[in-house]
Amino acid sequence: MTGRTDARRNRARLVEAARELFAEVGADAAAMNDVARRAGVGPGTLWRHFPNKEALLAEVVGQSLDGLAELAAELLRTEPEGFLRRWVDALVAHITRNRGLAASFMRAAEHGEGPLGTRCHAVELAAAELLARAQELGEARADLTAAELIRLATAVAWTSEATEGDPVRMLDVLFEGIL
Amino acid sequence: MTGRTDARRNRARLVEAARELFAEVGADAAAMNDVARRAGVGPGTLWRHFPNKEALLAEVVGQSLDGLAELAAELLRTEPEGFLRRWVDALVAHITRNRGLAASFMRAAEHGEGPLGTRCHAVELAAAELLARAQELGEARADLTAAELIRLATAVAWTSEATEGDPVRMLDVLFEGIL
DNA sequence: ACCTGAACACCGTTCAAGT
DNA sequence: ACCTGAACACCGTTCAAGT
Repeated sequence: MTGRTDARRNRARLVEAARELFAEVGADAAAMNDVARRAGVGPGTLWRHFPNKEALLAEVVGQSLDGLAELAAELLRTEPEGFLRRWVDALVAHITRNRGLAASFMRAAEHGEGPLGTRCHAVELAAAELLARAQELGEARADLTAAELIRLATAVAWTSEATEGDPVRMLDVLFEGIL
Repeated sequence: MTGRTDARRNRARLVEAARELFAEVGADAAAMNDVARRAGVGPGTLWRHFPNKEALLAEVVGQSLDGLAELAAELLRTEPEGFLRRWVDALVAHITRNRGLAASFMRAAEHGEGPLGTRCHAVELAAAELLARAQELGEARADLTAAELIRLATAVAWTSEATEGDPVRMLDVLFEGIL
């Protein structure tokens, strides 16, 4: 948090450039050097700020990923039923928004490592709370795990990367099994 | 089918080398040049025989993919119930066997193009037959499509690429919804 | 006809040189 | 401290030269 203005400005520029490029061509297809060029810095600067692509991705999707945890708390308060489906819809929508995120998210959620890993952990905790409540109400099968729920939701999100179709139908089928 | 011995031998060597390398490091991580080197030929020879990686992949997984169609017919004859789940298990097992196949399979099954595409079409026809019979028996929800079934099965198979866990639980949850 | 392998373009990643 | 950008390794892909 030292090196004043230019470092901070470069970092912000990099995240912004990454967000744009990821949105345009997908997180997997985006070249790191292109991110740097778009941000107007050298490749070295990019690597200094973010040691790998996942770190950059984590920064780009970070806030909205945190938003999922907040959404869970809110749904528990306001939505007496159907909150689990609502939340999974939101999760899938979020993953789908960044093409190429599904694979990284799955890896991070599974191993829990890396900068995305810690964010995923928060998401999983939120899922666990929702799931527990849903199971109390009989709205979800009792043997389902939060990790499994996220795995399945991520898989469905991945589906629509190749499919171009909306994942609603997939989720319908999935939830008939979950409840 | 002209150019005699060496061409045929090279082709066979390439497929064999690809099968080995795909099994070792995954179809996505395997470098085309490495396949050529392992086969003892130049890169150009590889590209002459297979215009892209998908063509090579199609050749490697071809027979077992065709085997799925045969299995469907056999299950319809011998297995009075539970044949749909049996077949989907086999499909998932097959995709899981080659790490990196899931993504290619999904693309091919969706768009129907390329050398994998035609194989996938045969698989989908087999799935449609099984599904129709299962729906008659009330073992599958009536609004489910063969394409959707394959999409879901492929998604589950993809799950276990990152997870290292077996996909049985995922399929259990899925089928509770399907039936 | 078919094969070879050098060559090009591209991308991830590093690092010596600058300020 | 931080940035720059040349440089290296690697991989997909092509193609002129060979047989």
